[in-house]
Amino acid sequence: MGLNTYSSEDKALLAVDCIIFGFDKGDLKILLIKRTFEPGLGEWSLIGGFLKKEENLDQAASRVLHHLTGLRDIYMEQLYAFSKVDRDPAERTISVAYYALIDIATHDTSLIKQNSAQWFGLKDCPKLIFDHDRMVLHAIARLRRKTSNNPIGFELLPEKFTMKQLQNLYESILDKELDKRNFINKVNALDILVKLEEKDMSVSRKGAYLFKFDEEKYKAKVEEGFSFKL
Amino acid sequence: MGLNTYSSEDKALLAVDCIIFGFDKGDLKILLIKRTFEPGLGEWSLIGGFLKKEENLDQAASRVLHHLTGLRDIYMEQLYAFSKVDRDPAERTISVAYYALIDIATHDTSLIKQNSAQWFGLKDCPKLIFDHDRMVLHAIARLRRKTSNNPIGFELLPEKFTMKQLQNLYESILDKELDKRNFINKVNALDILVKLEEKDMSVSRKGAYLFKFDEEKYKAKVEEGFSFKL
DNA sequence: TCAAAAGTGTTCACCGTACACCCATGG
DNA sequence: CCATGGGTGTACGGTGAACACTTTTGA
Repeated sequence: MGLNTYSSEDKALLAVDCIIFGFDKGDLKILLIKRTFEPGLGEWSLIGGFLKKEENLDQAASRVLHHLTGLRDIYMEQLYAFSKVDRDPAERTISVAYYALIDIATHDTSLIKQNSAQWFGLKDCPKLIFDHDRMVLHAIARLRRKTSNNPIGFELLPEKFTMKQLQNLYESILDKELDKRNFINKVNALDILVKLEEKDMSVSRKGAYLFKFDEEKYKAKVEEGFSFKL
Repeated sequence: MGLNTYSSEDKALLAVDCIIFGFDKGDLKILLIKRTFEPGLGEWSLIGGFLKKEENLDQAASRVLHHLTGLRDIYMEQLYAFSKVDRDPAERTISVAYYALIDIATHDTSLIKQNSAQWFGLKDCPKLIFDHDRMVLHAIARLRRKTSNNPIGFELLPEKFTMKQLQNLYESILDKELDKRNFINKVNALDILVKLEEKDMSVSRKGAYLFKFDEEKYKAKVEEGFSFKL
């Protein structure tokens, strides 16, 4: 409205940076880019961008993610605002970190190449610019907590998945091995998956049944006080 | 460094708003001020301020809190960044909300009056300006989660407190009644309180033993894998 | 002696965890 | 027929929840 009520206050640049998680071949990964601009040219960093006048932070994060992966309507959540005065050496910038969960199979590989981006296993990450390493640590901690209490892990899997894949996913998120029988018993007790007729024949001779997450059923159960816990 | 690397990007105002929790006479309360300036003159709001060039967000939040209460070294935690485009009608402002826990007995009452601030029970809060009601809801949810998994509830109590006070605190945070015996058994099992010789004689004829939180013991136990849970 | 709060243990149901064998199939 | 991964059930200990009576003391 241009009232300039706050005209004497300092302004700052606002950025969003995204920790993009994917799950591939039993490993949890994040997507990084090699910067093609200063500051930090040639170094690895999270993908990010600046907040524009006409959008909110969620929209900025979605835009940035869409730009790199071609994906929309992705699970994203705001993590934390990083504001150390000299965190960006070029100019005072506050960055709000977001994390996103994507099914690694569905994203646009060519876009990634174009942006000189690359997937890294959590243990093979290069050092990142600025405070991006801290952001990643925050994101992992949040991911652990969230996937334990909410059925968001499925966002990292294809629509149809085997129990083994689901277990591997949780094992790599939590970074510990789980007992197969206990895991399956727990998942079955939740009663929010649909077992399909179809089998995944790509791994074993016997084949493994595929499952789908039943979102409707989950929502209905939540209404009745159910709470997810894995 | 004035490189102006990002010169074409939009800048915005950055505010911090604080949800200040206190605990008094068995009730969880928050501190609100009646605004003496536009926009929103005469309405109730959280306390807040703008981020300055030379400070980070944590520092800004501490400054704002100190200004209103005279207190320093208070437990504070960043909550969430609120960024709806028109959330402040005067000018584009992104606000990062913080919550703080204070021992209501130790703050400076005169400062509060000077600032036309006032404590409100959670259920007696007036409607707040902008998106401050949402911030409060976020803060309560976070407080519930945090106090259940971390020994931060003690920040809301005097250094010495009775079991009854502690139970009342948790009851008002969680908004549900707890069983006295189970609560005390649980607390004792944690083994992180020191029972003092001293009694609080102000409530009953018999008097109730006072306890202190033993931070050293707690930290030592955490080192050994202990995790707080109430 | 009585009113009012303080203090104290036990039982039971359920959940998390440890643990090992048979099945189905393609080669 | 055999190697490989898929699929299944039970027993035990520990934790969380329900529950009631005695103690202390000042008025």
